[in-house]
Amino acid sequence: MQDQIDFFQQVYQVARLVPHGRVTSYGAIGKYLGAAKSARMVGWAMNNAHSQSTAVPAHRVVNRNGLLTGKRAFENPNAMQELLEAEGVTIVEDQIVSFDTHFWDPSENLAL
DNA sequence: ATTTTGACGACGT
DNA sequence: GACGTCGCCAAAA
Repeated sequence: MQDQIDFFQQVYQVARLVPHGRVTSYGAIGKYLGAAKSARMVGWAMNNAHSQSTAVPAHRVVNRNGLLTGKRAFENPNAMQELLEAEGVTIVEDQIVSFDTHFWDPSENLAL
């Protein structure tokens, strides 16, 4: 079933690499994996993240807008914002404040 | 098997 | 800059 690492698995891996207090976007992850146009798959992977053995910090992954679009996928939609705020990220109306400041690009930090 | 939807993003109008 | 459409790929109906 998984002789090779699935695309989804790669997404989970990158998500876990997101530093504490930082956030990234689906497109950034997808682009890092060479699937910039498949940002949706990154999101779908996150939705499937619950199936993973290891927990995935999906709350650190938001859309390009810095909006917590995926909060509904959590057991408690409010949990996503709580987690981010707990890490030092300010959120107003489901949107990250100073998103650019908290943004973490895998391509820059992990280097391609 | 076909259609619709979806945690997105880029481009066109 | 707001709004509309297309692209991308996978899963559910």
